[in-house]
Amino acid sequence: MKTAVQKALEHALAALGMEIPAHIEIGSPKDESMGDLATPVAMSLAKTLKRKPRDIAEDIVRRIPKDGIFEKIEVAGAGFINFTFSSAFLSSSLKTLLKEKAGFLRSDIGKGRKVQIEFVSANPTGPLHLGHGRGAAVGGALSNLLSAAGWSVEREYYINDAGRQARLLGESVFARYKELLGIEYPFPEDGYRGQYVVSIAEAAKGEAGSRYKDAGFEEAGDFFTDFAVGMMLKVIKEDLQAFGIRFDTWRSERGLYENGEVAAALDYLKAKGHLYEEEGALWFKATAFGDEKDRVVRKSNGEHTYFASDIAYHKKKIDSGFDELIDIWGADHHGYIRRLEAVIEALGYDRKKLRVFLIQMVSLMRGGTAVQMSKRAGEFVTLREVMEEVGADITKFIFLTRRPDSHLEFDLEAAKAASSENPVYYIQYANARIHSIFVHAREKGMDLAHPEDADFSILSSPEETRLIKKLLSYPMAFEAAARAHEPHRITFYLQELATFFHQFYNKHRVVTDDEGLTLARLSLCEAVRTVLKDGLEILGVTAPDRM
RNA sequence: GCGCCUGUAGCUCAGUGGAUAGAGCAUCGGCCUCCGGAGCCGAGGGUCGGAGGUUCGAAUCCUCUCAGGCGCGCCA
Repeated sequence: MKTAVQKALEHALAALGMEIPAHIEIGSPKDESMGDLATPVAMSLAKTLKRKPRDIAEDIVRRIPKDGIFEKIEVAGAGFINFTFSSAFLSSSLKTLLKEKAGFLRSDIGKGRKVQIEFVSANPTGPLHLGHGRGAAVGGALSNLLSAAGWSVEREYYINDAGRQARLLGESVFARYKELLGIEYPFPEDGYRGQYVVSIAEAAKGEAGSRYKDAGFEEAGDFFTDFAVGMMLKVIKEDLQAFGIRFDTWRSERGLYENGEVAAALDYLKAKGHLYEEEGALWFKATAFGDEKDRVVRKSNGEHTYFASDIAYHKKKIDSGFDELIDIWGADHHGYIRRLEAVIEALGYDRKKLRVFLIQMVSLMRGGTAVQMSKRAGEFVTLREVMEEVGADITKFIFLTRRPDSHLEFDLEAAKAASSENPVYYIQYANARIHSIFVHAREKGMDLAHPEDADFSILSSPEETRLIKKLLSYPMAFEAAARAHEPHRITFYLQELATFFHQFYNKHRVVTDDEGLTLARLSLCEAVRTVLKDGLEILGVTAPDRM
């Protein structure tokens, strides 16, 4: 649709001898009675041409070729040009949609560019909580969206299995293990206190028996840390699978140390003169690249900071040939962006290669009151619990109907209680309804072998025309969402499409004695189903035939 | 104190610098002889936090300001 208008405008502008702007604004008019698509291009040209916008618009309209695509082209308001498509154009476009499916719906704007999207990456020191779920839903949908739009996408989970936090989990488990054996052992001060730590300890006891009964943590640390991290990782993977999110690669932080990549990256920076030693620690000159202060990469006790492995990690990503890197982080990490950009520049790369998307906090409510969570006491509501209580589809959809950078209030009661009027059901219901229409049609002996052969010109009611136009605008919505890297736009499109479908359904019977009309309407339903499924698939939400 | 995010209908939230700012929920009133009523139709509800500015045009961009959240460690 948009392409047709774009071409017409370019043709007219060229005929007028005007320069064609790099970007021609094309959008929906204020009111659908005004037309299907509109452009304010005459208004933006008015200034440079020093002419009245309406006059320019009239000139443009006069030069648009009359080839049957448009039923009406009008100049309106201060100088808008409104286009209304002809029914012949709508019919033939709908046929193309039905015949080509994804080929019509999606466009290759990514052009095979390699992008890596790193998301969730929660420390394997506890189960995933709801905030991780938001990151998972957004990261998963963004991956699907870019992949559908022609990017070559790799989904990566970075495992922080090195460093103090992993050891701390190991020691927490060790303490619980001793407790199970009836031995006094001081629980680490900042240790992990959740019930899951006890479960891991029980499993560790099952494996090691009383082998570490008399051992200290120096001796038993490796076993307990490895065991605990391994088990946590398994739980995290199961949770993500249940949530319907998959990853292509799982990158271990510890692996970066073992392969010498951290040392190599630091040596590289040192050779470039971006590191210096002070008070026994090794510092990165972040201030030379726009950060507020210099950052420690190796502490005076010889341990590396998390930042050190992150340097190696991002160097590795860029070196493996990605055109674009996307990191999806919790908003509480925003202070970290500057130093990472600084180091990317220090390594000699373009800092624009990295885009960090921040996912804002999720506050969990139950019936209007905040659910208290204390990480310290190990009390927090996990993603698994929420999934079991309200379901994976609803949970994902709630995350995907908001911009990721807005704070989110997740009310468990509202998510459940409103379930029958939940937007995700509204969309899924449209799909299920279409399924049962087809079941009914088949019982009546009608089947739809070639939907693209139907005669759509007989579908001329306002409800049908609106529905067809909405279907044909999917590529526009899809492309805009992909360009902006904003999967949540798809959810709003799908809600509107479902609305138009329900309106159509309530007004018109699909299966009737009129065979031609039945075939045309069945074909229209088939097109709606195709688009609904495509959109839901991108969101990672299921499209059941029955609910 | 400095930095990032947010502020739009009673509530939860949409809104590529464009025409009279939208949706769902909630409230009120209608619609099932017939393909799924998890649906449809209608009504009410707004100083887009506030003040300036930029321009043909601002919820959107800039400055200031108020409010909430988060972050400013040789933590991750």
